Amino acid sequence: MYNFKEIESKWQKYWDEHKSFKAVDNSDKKKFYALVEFPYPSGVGMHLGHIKAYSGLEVVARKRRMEGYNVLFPIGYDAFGLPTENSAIKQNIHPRVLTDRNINVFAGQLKKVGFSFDWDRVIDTTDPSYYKWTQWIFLKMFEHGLVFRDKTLVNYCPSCRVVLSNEDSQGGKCDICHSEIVQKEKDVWYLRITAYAEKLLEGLKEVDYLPNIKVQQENWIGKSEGAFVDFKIKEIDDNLRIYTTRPDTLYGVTFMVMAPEHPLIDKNKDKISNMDEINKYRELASHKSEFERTQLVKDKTGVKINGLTAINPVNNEEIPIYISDYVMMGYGTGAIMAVPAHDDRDYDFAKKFNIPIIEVIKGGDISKEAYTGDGEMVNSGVLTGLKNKKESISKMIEYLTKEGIGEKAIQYKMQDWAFNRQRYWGEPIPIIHCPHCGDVPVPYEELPLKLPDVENFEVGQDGESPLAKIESFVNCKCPKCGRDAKRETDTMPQWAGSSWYFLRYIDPHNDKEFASFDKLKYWMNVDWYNGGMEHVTRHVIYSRFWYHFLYDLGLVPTSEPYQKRTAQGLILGPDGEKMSKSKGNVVDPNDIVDKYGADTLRTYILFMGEYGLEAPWNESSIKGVARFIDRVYNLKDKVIDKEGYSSELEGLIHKTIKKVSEDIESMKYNTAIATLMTLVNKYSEKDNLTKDEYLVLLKLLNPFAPHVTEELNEICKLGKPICESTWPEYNIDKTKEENVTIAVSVNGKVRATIDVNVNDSEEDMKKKALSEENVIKNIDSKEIVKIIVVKGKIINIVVK
RNA sequence: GCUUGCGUGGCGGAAUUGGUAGACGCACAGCACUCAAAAUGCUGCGGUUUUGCGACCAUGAGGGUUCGAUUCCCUCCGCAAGCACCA
Repeated sequence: MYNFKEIESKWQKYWDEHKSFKAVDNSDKKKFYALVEFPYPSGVGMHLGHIKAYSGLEVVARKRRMEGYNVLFPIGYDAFGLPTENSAIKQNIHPRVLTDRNINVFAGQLKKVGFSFDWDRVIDTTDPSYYKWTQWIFLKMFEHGLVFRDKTLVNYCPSCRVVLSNEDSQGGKCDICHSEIVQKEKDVWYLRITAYAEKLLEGLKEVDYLPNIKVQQENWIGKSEGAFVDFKIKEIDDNLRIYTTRPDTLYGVTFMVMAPEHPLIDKNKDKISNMDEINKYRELASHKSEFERTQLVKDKTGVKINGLTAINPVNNEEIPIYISDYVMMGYGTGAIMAVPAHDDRDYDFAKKFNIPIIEVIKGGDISKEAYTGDGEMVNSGVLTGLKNKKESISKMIEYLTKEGIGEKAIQYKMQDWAFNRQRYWGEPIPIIHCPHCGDVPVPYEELPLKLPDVENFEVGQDGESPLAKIESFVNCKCPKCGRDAKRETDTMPQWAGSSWYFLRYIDPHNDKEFASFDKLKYWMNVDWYNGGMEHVTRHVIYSRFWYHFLYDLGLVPTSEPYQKRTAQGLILGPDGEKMSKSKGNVVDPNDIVDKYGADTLRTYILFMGEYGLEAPWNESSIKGVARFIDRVYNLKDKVIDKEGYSSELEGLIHKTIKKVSEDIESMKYNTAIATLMTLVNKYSEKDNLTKDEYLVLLKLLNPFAPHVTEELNEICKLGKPICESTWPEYNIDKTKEENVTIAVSVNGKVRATIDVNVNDSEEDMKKKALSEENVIKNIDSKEIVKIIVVKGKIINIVVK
């Protein structure tokens, strides 16, 4: 095996010294901005997932440079957050010290793998010169009414003692420690991301994301169109407003349901005769675990509110009102009209509580189950006889609007972003609480509002932020009135710094703005962004939101940040399971680099399988790639002092250039490498190779295995370093073979193959096909109905 | 339950504007080199059957469209990811 250790460190040094991958501002060249998700510098160092995520775009970035682009391929560290803080507490060192230490480990590892990042643009979200601008954008949002405070039920992790956003508690589990989330009433800072729901949805139309990424974001935003309808309540002078997507079924309403926390209940408790029962149910509902709430879907629970009766606005029928936990306070108005005949959940509820079921759409059997399909409207006043759902809905909305009892409405599942965390290691929220002026923003010129240096950064037992204990930090003067005031002591969530980092790469040392508009204009959009599927409904949504906001302020030049977004599949352990410490199936990339070299590791990771799918690690398969690179290395002895391509290799070489070039663009790295293997197999059969034949192989392989290809290029004196050279070109005419072997089939079954020339006439080919012995045998005495000729592919003889 | 994928040899995986299924790699077997092993090189490698040519079967299951289906359509089964009582 060749000496990869020496070769790899030699070329890494060369690239470093020559700043080979420096992105140039204000260049005349076409730009290409390739972005990978910057790592969270955890204590355990990089894992194989990082290498796979970065290798994908690394190959594209290296190819683009050779194609003449000015490439920005940056890296940095997303370093604020709970894991570092928890680990710092455990090891009893300061998170700052730990973060610096971890960043060093990561930088060393990234360089050892030979990624072509621009190391002059490294950013660290925990650096005050960086988070100054995170705070600045936050204040801009505050200024524009996108930041608000509310005391509501929120997702709370009792183990981390911290409030979490919806995005951070998907599946009812804490994103950090995976323990069960509980609902707790808390005072929370929100970012009004819902104000951008429509823009985030619309923006998806103009970008090139993988289809599943788009779909997942659309589902997360969860737009639905329907109507608000106001139901009068008989006993009081008030309306119960509900949201429905099916106003066409209004005549089928037989009861109403409110969420247990609905404010109307407490407001009218003196009118309600069974408050005790209701309070008991509310108490019970609030203690239900996530498991119970999702598993017992069929078994509906609830309590009828005695003393309040709703009036159906379309027919003045009196309708009972219930509370039940299958209605959520956080969506719509927290109350629904129930149409058991045409909604599964309402049906289950009605059956359990013996409530009448009135059919208003024909087509099902409502004695057995709810009918949710289309059909003719019955028992429905003005709608009766209509057959088209859309028409019925719009006619009803028209009616509601005219009568002043309802209106068209749009709702989103996405909720506002709970933005404060009761922890130390995050950006301080730059707000001052003044007893006279309320919440006052820290003046822009006082940014960055630095994290105070503290001894003890553990969370208080009651869940208050560690910063609350630092009196010198907490006590301050109100910037507005100058009187005594107190600082907000919560910090921003982990996702804050990453919501705009791709903009900072463009102008990382600017101390006047987060980035200059001129530079943004040259570099934006990000042409290609690759990362994990797990960030699709978190980071990618959040950062699009921040970017849309900045666009509305005129501070960034385009409406969407990422032109293209792709995702890599997981690398599983050798046992086919997700890698995890507890399973003991974790493969450390360092060990692989030491054993086989970075070139082999990078190439193998991209050879494993389809890039977007998960694939298990296989220690013996990597040997195949090591062997391949070794064979490429040994070919150097066959190179003779001659130029051009030999005639027997020319076609194959042009085809290989075409295939590898196209496969890289569509992330089909595995077949690109397989094609190169085929070329190497052919080269191995030959006694000698021309310089050009060898060079084209080295260039095509270079994005995957940059070190060894540079070395071989130098050893064989083939020209300037490959990273400063150009990408090979192919001639389309030379990729087309003159003579091809095509199949001859009889009734679709292949019976023979014949060699034909592209210039042969159809008649000649038919004649040739019909003279094949095995073809004749299979036609036998049957009648030839027709003969289908597909040029260059197949001849099919149809017999009867 | 809903959404989105996926299902091909012993294994990872190729092949889709429908056109020779199994590229490339791993594992395995045989041969060469070697005192021997490793490394390397060469050959073979879906199943059944045949001395051989070949024949038949085979891309989760069953149907359909077609001269021809891994590819398109319908039904079903299984696996994975995400969402989850969203009215």
